[in-house]
Amino acid sequence: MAEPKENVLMEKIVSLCKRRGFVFQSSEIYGGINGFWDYGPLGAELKRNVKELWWTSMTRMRDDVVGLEATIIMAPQIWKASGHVDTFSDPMCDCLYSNKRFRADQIEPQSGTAYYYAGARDAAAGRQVDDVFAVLLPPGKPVQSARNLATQFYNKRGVTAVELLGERAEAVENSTRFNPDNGSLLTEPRPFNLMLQTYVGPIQSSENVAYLRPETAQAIFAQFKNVHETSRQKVPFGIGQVGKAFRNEVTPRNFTFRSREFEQMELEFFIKPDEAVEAIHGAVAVPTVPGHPGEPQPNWGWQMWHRYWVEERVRFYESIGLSRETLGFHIQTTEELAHYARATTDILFKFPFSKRDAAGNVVGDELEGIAARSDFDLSQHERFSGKSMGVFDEDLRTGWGKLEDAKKASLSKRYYDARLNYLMRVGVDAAKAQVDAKEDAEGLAKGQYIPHVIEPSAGVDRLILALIANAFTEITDPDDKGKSETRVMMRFHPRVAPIKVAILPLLKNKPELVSKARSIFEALRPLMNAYFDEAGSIGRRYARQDEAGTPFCVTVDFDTLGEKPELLNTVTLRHRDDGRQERLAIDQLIPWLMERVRCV
RNA sequence: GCGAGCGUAGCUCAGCCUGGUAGAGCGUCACCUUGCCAAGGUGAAUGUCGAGGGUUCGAAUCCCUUCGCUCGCUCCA
Repeated sequence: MAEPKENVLMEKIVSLCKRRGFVFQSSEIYGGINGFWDYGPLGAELKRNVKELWWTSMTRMRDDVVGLEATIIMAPQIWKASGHVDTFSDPMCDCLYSNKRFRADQIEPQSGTAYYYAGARDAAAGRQVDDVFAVLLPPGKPVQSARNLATQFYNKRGVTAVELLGERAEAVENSTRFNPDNGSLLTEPRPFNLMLQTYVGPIQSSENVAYLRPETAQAIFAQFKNVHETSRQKVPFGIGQVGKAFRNEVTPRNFTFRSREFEQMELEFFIKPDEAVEAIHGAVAVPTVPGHPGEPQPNWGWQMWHRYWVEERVRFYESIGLSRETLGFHIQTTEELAHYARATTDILFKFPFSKRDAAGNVVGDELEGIAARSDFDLSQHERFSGKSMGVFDEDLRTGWGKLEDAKKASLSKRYYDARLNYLMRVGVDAAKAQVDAKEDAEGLAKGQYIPHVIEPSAGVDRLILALIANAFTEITDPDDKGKSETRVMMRFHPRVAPIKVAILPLLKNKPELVSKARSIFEALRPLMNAYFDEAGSIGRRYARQDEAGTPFCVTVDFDTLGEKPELLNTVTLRHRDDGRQERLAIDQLIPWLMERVRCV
């Protein structure tokens, strides 16, 4: 049930986004385009900050992650290998009577007698429609109920006094052409392709169809070999990427939350298969207590790595102002998981439009999913490209040599089973699958394996929306005349705030104040996004900055110029959230601010 | 794609039923004023009333089509 109050809040947020220049509708002057959004001046800064923070904390601050920037259009075979060509194009049917939509492959087969109608006529009104309609009746049901449904169908098409035309009965066995709920005929199955398509080269033909990537991850898998060989990284290590992705969503909804063009921040973190970890270390460490498992250890298996990345990502959200209380978690059930995934934990944010569960709690909507994807992706690319995606692991070869024969046999068997399971599921012929799985198991004994992967995949635009919703605060207090006024404050964490500091001369008509403030502004602007404002009363300017979410304001007054000699070259530093003021020397300003706004 | 609601200034909205000069508040800009939390004064700009078509002497208003937004259905690797 949609809470009206929450819709109002969402409307206020959307309105503020436009008014202050966070988010605009794309192509607005031409009436807009569904599912596409632009970032205005403040939004662009906010988004840059978020991506910069992710990149810095995920790649530059880590020894074990490197970056990649791949193209949006890639060889179409990539999307065959990844499964997107198949899974993104389910055929759909609509019920002609109720317009309810079905996935063609999920309709229960029905049997009975189908009554077809060629159309309907209203002789008195001189109207006739020739739309074909049909109703499937289970055995024994009178034909009149089919006629009733057909009459209603033609009523909806503007025929009032319905005279049914061309009734024809036909026995039907196990048909999926009819709505199981009401027997109405369905439309022909129509393919739904959720990938945006284009053509590479000037001639538009089926041979040069290409897709705008529906996720950034596949480029990482496709370039895994190159990165591994050139970066001097050894498994476990990760490859991160930030970039645009595109999906032809059926229904873009909830402001920027589900857009057709969006940006992702994805990490593919490659790890050893558990069999290799066990061969090297004797045993695989698994999570035993809740919470962050600490610094990565060589004996971690996929479960520890998965837990580690979930907790790392939560820490990231906390570091930019999204507390654990504003987040939610969803651990995907076995039914929800893709067949190759071992576990997926979604990190949710409680948006104003988020639904409540049966118990009345706000669940939240997905910001990021952390998936343990086994070795599925690299294996698929190995099969489709014919290029080996395996790595050689010196530690594994050494470790394997020291194992007792029984241990070797049991690890080999487990690895063989896992590989066979994968090969069979993707449809490899049983005999060939057994041969290949045996080869893989022999490879393991020589130190070879295809890395497994943990994938933390976050949506930038969703995170921006979460930060905006989280920051949005209405403050109501009485003005001088006692009339209560409501103003908006955006409580962004200083690290993500679009404007870090505003420099304000106390009065505009005193040139010495203005020029002093201007010189402070010029000193700050190369280091951070600073803003200079001399227009209007000081209170009004503070309020303007509150609405933009600027965490700090610096005011230059007569004491700055030495009216009180002991305060020469000091400024007022005003805090957004509580209005607190403190006096700070100008030469302290840069270190003081940098401490608070720097990335990490 | 279906159903319902909505679309008027940068924002929030009135006007539409009952056709007749396009409005208010807030914000923005300029000038004056200004001594730390949306102060005051004066003045100004801003609209093809979402778009296209129709009815009419005349359409923001009535009718049709279309685009966009919101909600529900559907979809969500």
